[in-house]
Amino acid sequence: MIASDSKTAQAHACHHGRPAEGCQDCKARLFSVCAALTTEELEELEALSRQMTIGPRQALFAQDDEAMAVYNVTDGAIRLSRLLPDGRRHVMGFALVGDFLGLALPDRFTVTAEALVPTSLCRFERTGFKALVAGKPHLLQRLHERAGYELSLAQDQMMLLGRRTAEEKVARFLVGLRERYARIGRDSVTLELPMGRQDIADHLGLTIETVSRMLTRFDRERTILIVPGGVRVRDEARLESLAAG
Amino acid sequence: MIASDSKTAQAHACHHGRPAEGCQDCKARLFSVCAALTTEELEELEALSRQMTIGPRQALFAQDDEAMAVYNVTDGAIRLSRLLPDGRRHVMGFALVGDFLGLALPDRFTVTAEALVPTSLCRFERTGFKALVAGKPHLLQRLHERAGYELSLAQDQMMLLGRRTAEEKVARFLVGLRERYARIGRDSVTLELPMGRQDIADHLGLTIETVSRMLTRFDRERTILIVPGGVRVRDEARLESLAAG
DNA sequence: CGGTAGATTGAAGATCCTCAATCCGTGTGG
DNA sequence: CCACACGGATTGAGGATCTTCAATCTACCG
Repeated sequence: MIASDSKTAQAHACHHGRPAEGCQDCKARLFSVCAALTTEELEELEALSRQMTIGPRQALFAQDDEAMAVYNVTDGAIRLSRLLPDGRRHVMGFALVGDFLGLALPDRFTVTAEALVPTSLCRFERTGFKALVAGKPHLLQRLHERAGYELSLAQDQMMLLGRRTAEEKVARFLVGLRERYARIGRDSVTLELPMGRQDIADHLGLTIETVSRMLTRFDRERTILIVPGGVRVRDEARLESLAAG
Repeated sequence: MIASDSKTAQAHACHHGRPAEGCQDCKARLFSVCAALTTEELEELEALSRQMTIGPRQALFAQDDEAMAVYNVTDGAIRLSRLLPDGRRHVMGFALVGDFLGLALPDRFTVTAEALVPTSLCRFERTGFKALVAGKPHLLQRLHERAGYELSLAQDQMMLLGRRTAEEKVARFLVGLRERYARIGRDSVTLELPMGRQDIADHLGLTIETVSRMLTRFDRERTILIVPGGVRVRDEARLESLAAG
């Protein structure tokens, strides 16, 4: 399923040196953990960072890889997935602008991260980042808070996977994406879906056919409109009631 | 489903003052975040702690409650659950000796915590604990690491919920419990099940009937033996192969 | 001994999955 | 420019798994 060119991306796509515009103008500035930093601290962080870009289907890192760096997504979309020994896959989530990868500063990554579209990231070499954090308790505090939020999101997802019907799952997925897009200032009416149906299925614990059927059902009932590359929300209230709580 | 006496437990069960034996002899000492502390730090922490005990079906705190304290389980078992607006429940997990509740130091709890059996805890008033942590970066670091581990466990659980069959779910639940019991030095052959079948079902995204059927199947196939209050593992290898990866 | 809560068992049914065919959009080559 | 191939998405039919509903069993406790 994973394309042959999806080896872990090396720094070849990386512009060594500061990004042209720096953190101040970063698209992710306001949504990421960076938002908690003072201008001064931001400069320290910036000194550590390297901009990089990877193409669709390229892997940023793989499950069980030694974590050499942590990342902040500044543009694009990343799929976070896990593989079961027997080949079954589960998509843990999708990282968008402002999302931090390797938040928990683990020794090894617990998921595989692959770009769905051309994606820009801010890369922090792990040891340097850890050193910086060690000297800035309130940055660590911020990371920890964020981890707590992630944990709560993970709980939402468990609830979704364990106790919801296919219809609710797909509706909730769309509502959730709509909310995220709204927060990062993207069009939240015509939702771009950078991931494929199989990715959505693997995220929701469904099959591709069921996802497809639910989407066509929503489309037929005029709740959404399926458009190339995404969906347009036609009846937000109805979609939210389908998502049920 | 929740008993009427399951209001949030107040400090009435709490022995105000230091525990008789102190942290040094604490049953959870070696398994909890406390393991990372020096004797000196442990004393500081101890000064902040209050021992308390709650009975079965008593709630320690409820979802969306303001988090006034964090807890370390020193004995017993706690059920962590979430309720959907329509009444569906999901059990996020079970806390045993050494497990920390409120790890992420959230403002409000994201789950409801209820004792399954008489349970002892070490209670830390939240503001005091936060202040202590703020002055001890490596304790915060330790908490953060632990949060990362929790996140990884949550991912395991998502995989379980989304991509596994009923048989695998129940088998994996037993294997996981066995491993946890082994780590905290409890009998890992005859597994005590302090939670009811409904709790297990709500944890695995199944119905009580399916859980019951799987257990009886394992029993008939001589993989386990159902005993009052728990199960005895008869064929560990087989159970692990049923849990599949 | 009867009452209750939890657990088990059975039968019937719904949801979702599997398998297979078809469709659609895009890119390629004749 | 059209034919074709390809990958992804959709649709349909049939089937498996798990749920639902209901009855029964068991253990515990007054």
